[in-house]
Amino acid sequence: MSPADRGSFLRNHYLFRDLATDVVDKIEALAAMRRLGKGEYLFQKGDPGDALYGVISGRMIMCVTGKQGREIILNIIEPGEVFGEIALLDGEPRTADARAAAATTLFTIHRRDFLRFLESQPAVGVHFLRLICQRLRQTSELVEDAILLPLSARLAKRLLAMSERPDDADTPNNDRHTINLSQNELGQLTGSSREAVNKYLQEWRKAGWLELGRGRVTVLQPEMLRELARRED
Amino acid sequence: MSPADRGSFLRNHYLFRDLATDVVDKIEALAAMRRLGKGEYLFQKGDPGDALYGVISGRMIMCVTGKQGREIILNIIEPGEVFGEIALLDGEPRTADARAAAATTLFTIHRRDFLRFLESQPAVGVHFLRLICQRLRQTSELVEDAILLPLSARLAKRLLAMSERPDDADTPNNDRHTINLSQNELGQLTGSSREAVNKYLQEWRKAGWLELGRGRVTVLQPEMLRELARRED
DNA sequence: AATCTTCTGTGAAGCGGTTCACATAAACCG
DNA sequence: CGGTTTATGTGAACCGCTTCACAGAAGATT
Repeated sequence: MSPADRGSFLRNHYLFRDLATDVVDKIEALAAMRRLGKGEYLFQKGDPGDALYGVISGRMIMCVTGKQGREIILNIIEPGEVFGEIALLDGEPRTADARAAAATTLFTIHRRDFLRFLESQPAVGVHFLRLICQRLRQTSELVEDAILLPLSARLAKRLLAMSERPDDADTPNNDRHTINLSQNELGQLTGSSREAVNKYLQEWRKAGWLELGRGRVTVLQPEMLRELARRED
Repeated sequence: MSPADRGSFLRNHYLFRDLATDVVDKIEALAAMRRLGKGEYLFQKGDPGDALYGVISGRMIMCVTGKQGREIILNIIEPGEVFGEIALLDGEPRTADARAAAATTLFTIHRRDFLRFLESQPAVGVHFLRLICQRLRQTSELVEDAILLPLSARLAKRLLAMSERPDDADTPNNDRHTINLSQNELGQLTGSSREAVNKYLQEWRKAGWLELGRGRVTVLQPEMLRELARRED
């Protein structure tokens, strides 16, 4: 997606698409573009938070790193999604790191600009309130899952969720059920080790529910995974 | 606290105390009182959410129950705190159960009334936005801790946080560092078993950092626990 | 083509925590 | 007051997952 498509990106984004065209144009005027190379950090946990970001192309990883260097992935932000909205609203420090998983293009809206804009457009505030509530529900579910579900269920659930996402614009593979993540990343995403993830992936591959490749998992039988994701132990 | 104190409760609550007196009076007119007996459920996960609650006296437990009946405590709401604010704002189903840990008095504000009120008082909306952001930060930390920290650190952290809370009005014990929870509840609060919790409590008691009683833990040396809470493994 | 790096596959050993089992003590209640 | 319930203390067996170790394969670099 080229920078010229910025306007259409904003218009198609669910946060903005219900708004009048002239309002979107005003937001667009506030938004700046930014490019990141693969592996580049946009911000780190504890940094002062003063902007909202949206992924236009590429992919961002939200993660936290433990003191022994162990990293867990909290969320993967795909094109069309936004992140950094908590700090935008309350101005407190970032709660996680943001790193580009690939070459990524972002749009940026700064806190000061945004808050000023909000005053004149209360309807946008309602959208954001919903966004935050949704995030809170999502994060609460993450807590539950981390404590109640065994690794097999957590992994199955994550694979299902990701296989059902719409494809990236720049992903050549048209198969909607293919997930482009390494087993290491799947481990970080489920709060476990690569080896443990591999064990289940192998098991499920042998059962014919998955297909595996280097940095790639293809879900063949989502129903079987759905069954596993329900199991508590 | 008697129902006659309702007004002063609202005025002293951090959500409302910055507001003009006449605004608080209007909110008070919307609020109804409700009493729950010990163990009584106010709502359960999945129930339609259409009200905000505030604890006036007593204590509420927010929890979720796994399919095998295993229960985890997500949060304990003390007097002066509110809960149910996500459903209030987005109208979606409850994400957790709410149960009275003791005889409890609540104030209730219904969604419809509250939203109508919000339109005339945008300043209150800002307060709520902050509240939600704070909850989101708190929940994100919970995810991190559940995945990165061993039980000893999670337990130490919880004990510290609870020992530093201001006392309930109806708790006779004046010692600010005493926590009135059973070891079973501490297990649910840390996503572990009573036995595992007991193991650490004994260890720390023998070291002189704690004092234990039936349904009670007293923190004697918070600094030592703080040290443990930092450790990742 | 040769080398280097990253990712995958797999087994062995170990550990943190669960589950089960049972003993004891404290609070509760008729 | 005696009997019942509820909370604590503790050990043994077990298990899911981690860590370590190493081998092979697939891309990336030269």
